[in-house]
Parts: sequence; C-alpha cells; structure tokens
Amino acid sequence: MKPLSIKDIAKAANVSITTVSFILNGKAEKMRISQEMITKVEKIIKELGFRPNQVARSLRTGNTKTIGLIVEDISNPFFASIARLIEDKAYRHGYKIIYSSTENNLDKARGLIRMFKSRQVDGYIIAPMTGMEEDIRDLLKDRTPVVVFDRHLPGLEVSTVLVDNSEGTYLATQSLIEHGKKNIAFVTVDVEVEEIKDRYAGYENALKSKGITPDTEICKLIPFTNTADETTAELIDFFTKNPRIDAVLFATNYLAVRGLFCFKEMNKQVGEDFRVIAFDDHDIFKLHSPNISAVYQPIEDIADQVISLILKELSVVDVFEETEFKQVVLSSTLIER
Amino acid sequence: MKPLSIKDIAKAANVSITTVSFILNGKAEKMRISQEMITKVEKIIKELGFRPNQVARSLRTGNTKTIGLIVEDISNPFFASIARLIEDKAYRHGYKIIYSSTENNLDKARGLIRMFKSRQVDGYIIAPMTGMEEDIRDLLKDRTPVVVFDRHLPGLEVSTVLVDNSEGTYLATQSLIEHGKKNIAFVTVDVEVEEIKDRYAGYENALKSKGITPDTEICKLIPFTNTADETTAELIDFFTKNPRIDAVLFATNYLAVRGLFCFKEMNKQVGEDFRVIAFDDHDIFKLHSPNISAVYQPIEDIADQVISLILKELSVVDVFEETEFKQVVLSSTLIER
DNA sequence: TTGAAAGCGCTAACAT
DNA sequence: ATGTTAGCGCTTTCAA
Repeated sequence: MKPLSIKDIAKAANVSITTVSFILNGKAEKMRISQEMITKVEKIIKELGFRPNQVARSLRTGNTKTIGLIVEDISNPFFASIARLIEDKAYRHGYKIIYSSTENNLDKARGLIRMFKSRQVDGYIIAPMTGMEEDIRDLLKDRTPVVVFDRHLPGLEVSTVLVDNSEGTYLATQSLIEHGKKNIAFVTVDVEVEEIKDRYAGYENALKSKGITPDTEICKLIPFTNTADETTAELIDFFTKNPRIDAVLFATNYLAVRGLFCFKEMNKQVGEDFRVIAFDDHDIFKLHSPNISAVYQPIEDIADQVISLILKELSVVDVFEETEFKQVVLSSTLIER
Repeated sequence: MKPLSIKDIAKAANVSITTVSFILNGKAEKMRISQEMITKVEKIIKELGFRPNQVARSLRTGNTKTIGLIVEDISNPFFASIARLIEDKAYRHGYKIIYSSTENNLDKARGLIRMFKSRQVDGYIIAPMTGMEEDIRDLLKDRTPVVVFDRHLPGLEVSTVLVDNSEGTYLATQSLIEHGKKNIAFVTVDVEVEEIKDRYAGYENALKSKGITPDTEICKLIPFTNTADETTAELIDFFTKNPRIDAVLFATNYLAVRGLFCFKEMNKQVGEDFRVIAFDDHDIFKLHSPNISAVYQPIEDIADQVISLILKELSVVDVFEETEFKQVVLSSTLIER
C-alpha cells in the first residue's frame, strides 16, 4: 500500500513525469501543454487521489510552506487566540504553523529556533525574550523572514508588531486619578522586557503629569516563576501590609486574576472605593461583580499585522532587494466598566 | 551563505559522508568507527554548528518526527491547555506538533487530514467530528498511528481517550437533587456527538434514578453556530419563560460562561436558591460570587494518555504486528464549591 | 573500519 | 509540446 508518486500518475496517463509536474504546479499554460492533456492528467490525479509528497517538494525547492511560531506559552489565552487567528490566515495562503512554547526559558527558546531551522521553516513568528537577539539576527542574516510581536528587543532591527504599552497604562492610571484615587498600586512581573517596562513607564508618567510622586512601596514585583498560589499569597501579604492603597493597576491579565482571588480571600470589596484595572482583557473581568475595567489589546489587529508582514516578507522573490523592517504599533484602549 | 551540508563536514574532517552520517545517528559504535574519529568529527560538527537537514532526512527515512494535531479550536482553553501539554511531552521525544483548527467544519477537517498526509506527518491526534470516520479509517488502513480524544465516533475502531461524560453529569445532577432541586434545567449544544449525548444521558439517568421524569421543556439546545451574544439572548429568553427552574446544569464551560452573563443581565442571583453547575472547569467559576461548582475533566491525564498512546504506536517497528486499539476512559469529578 | 553509490519523490534546466 | 535527467541532503546497502 505504498502511496502514489508522480511516477505512477505519469505511467497511468502515458506521459512523462515532467508533464505531470508542470500540470501539478500550474505551469502547464506557460509550457503550452495541450488543454486535453491537462484535463486528462487532472482527471487521473483526482481519480487516483494523488497528492504530491510535500517533503520531496520541500527538499527540491527549499521551502516547506511552514511557519514556526514561538511564544511563551501557547495555552495562555492571549497567545492561544493569536495562534488561532494566525493559523487561520496562514492556512488560506497555503502555510502551516508549527508552534512551540518557550516557557520563558532562554535555552529552550534558542533550541527551538535551531530545531525549526533544521526543519527548514520558511519564516518565524516570535514573541521573543531577552537573550534571543543574536539568534534572531542570525536568521535575518540568512535572509529568513522573521516577525516579532508582543515584545520588543532593543537594538534588534526586525519587523515588529506591538501595542502601545505605555499608552494603555497611562490611560488606566489617568482614569484612576480622575476617580480621585491617591494611592494607586502597580502590580507587575519581574520579566525584564521592554513591554513590561513601558507599562510601568505609562503608570509613572501619568502620576507625574498629575503631580503625584510614584511610590515604590506600593509597586509590587511578582516573580515570573511563581505558581498561582504563591502569587496569590504574595499579593495578600502586599495588600494587607499596605491598607492605604485605594486602587490597583495590574500589568498583566493573569496577575489581575490572581489579584481577584486575593481580594476574594481577603474579603476586600472591589468597587468605587477600591478600583481595579487590568492590562489585557479577559472574560472574567466582564463577569466579575462589580465589573473590572481593562486595557484592551486588539488581538485581531495584532494577528492581522503579523501575518500580513510575514506573508509579505515570504513573498519577496528578489533576494538582493533590501528588506525594510516595518514597525507597527497598535493602540491599546481603556475599557471602562 | 548556504547552510552546511553533511558533505561539508565530511570534507572538513577528511572522511566520507557515510562516516559522518553514522556518527550523527549514533551508529558509530555499531559500525566500529574508531573513538578518535568519532571525537574528531563531533568536534568539527560542533565547531561549524552543523545541523542535519531534517527535510532530506525525512524524505529518505520516510518519517518526519511530526505529529498532526486537529482540534475544533486551538484557542478554546480546553484544547489550548491540552495542546500545551502535548507539545511539551512530544518535544521531549523529539516530535514537533503541527496543529489546525477545524472550526467544526467537516470539509475543512477532511482537508486538514489530506494536507497533513501530504506533509507526511508520522501520526495524528484528533478531537474528531462526525463525518470523519472514513478518513480516519483510511489512515488506519495505511497503518498510520491515530489517537482520538475528547470525542468518540461510534463504530470507529481507534485508540481513544475520553472522560466519562455521563458520569460527570450524573454526579452533578445527583448533587443538585440532593440539594432539594426539583426543576433542574439542562443547557446543551446541538452538536451531534456521543460525548454531548452522554452528558445528557447522565443527567437523564440521575433524574430517573430519583424518580423524577425528565422535562424536555427545561432542556435547552443552543446552536453551535451562535455568536456569544446570540447565546446570551437565547438563554435570557429561556430562563425568563421558565421561572420555575431552580437549578441548571450546563453541558459545556463556554455555555456556562454565557449563562453567567445572562444571569448577570437578568439580575438573577445565583446561589442556594438557584444552583448552577458547569461541565468542564474554568477560572471564572472559582472567582464568581458565589462559586460555581463544576465537573472537572482531568486535562493533564488526558494529555498524558494521548501522548503515551501515540508514542507507543509510533514506536511500533514491526509493521505486521496487529495494532490493538486502546480505549481509555478517565473519570470526571464533581468539584462542589 | 571506512567509502562509493543508489535512491527517497520531486522540480526544472536542457534536450528534442 | 513533451521527455530526459541532474540533483536537493540524507541514509544505508554493499563493497573494499
């Protein structure tokens, strides 16, 4: 039960494999193969259910029609949604996605790039982490299309899709101040990436613009490696020790979820007296009583931009054409609830 | 800047490509290649950073070390979590995952199998839908490893990992009855698959065992194709028209989430007087006030079983050995909150 | 103990 | 307008 090959089709149609190959690749016209021959061969292909071996094709042509997707954790709703949209759009252009989660582990991330490279993926979509600069630069040096999103690596010239992180936290902080809040806490994660720093910057700038001095005491840094329970415990400790806090801005949605667990356990009422805003939206926030406001990242736009950038780079035929890197910054918006 | 090939290594080491190949594949010992040669070649490989071209290797050996994962929607938290765990475990065994979402579209699903086939994936992990029976049977006929999970197709002999759906809804319904509920509604989706039917069966059986006659009037079928808003609207209508309902069992977690939105909008207090249980857990249920009980599906167990089944089938060397299909049914448990 | 060479299935330059 | 054939990078049989 060996699968059919192009040879079998050629034999069945009494033509050479070249003819079959041309027809398969839509080059029949250009090669002026007769219409009746085309029809005949196509009929046989359909009847026998022949599908060309993509691996052989890849070896020959050098492209695999595969895009490698590297994110921190594919089960994170933000990445899962993006993955879904990217998959969908890539699929329509004949590309498949191979994904992998870095677990925020640099060694694993770099290993993934090498592994994808040995599998000859045509392009990379990466939510990068600090330390991957050199690896990405190597890819670019080989003229491999790379699009980076969600995070930005300073000094790395590559096509990038980001949301304006500082804008989001600026708006959120401003809104809290306008609600009369005086002691606005900022809960963030200890990952050293620009986006997280930017989120802090937006918070800080909004405070300063209103003449408030940022108070590091009510700025809480949560280790990325924490388990959910550890985070909840740390937050309980933090809010217990700082009862003057009258509003919180969480730098990520999963931290905000932990925060809500924490307030629940503390019997701390969220509401007008104690406002909470999360960065990145989540169904939970809409359902929570009272509603939790959130900074919304335009997921569909992000996916759209990412995929159209990568497809554009993938379609560049002229290898000598200088690729220009495109930076896309999307607005985040504050959803007041 | 052409990537290195095994030829370059052979040249650099002044040996034949055969020798390099044997060393690369750990067959050096068996071939009694001298230790110093091995060390020397390995050193060169490392120095030059050579990585064998996996595509060429695949063409030659016939296996791609790739597993195709087909689910309804990779962004659904249930599938996203499974995808993450499967990816992780597959990775440790040298396998990569290519995924695709069927969107519950039969044509797309069948197309995906064909596409994966042309990409020579070594095995398939599928959360199937009705109509795929023949395609899966074709794969099995070609002795391709397939593991099916989450859903079961009657009459299809294939390794399967399921949770005991009827057990979950039986336990949930029983618990509601024990809380004195008399009019227990069942909200489900109109997808014609065994698992969904089983969930209804568990509900029905629990009622009957307590001498209650199931009342179709308070059993609500929601179209799968509904948007979130449409579902919420239908639910509001349903609960408004049936005020006697004193408890609800939702057949899926996303329906339960819609239900919570609906109750919120209706200002209907969930609690002792109106109990809600969801099938499949979700962070939202833990955070909701009051807490929502849920039937928990052991995600990690599912992923474990799926991956160990597929790896076992993948490792079967003797093609003539009759494969035996293994059916794994995992218990679901009721988490009372 | 190592090397030469066939061949996996396909594409495309070249030949006819 | 269609056929012949080299070769993509690798594994593996067979020969030396």
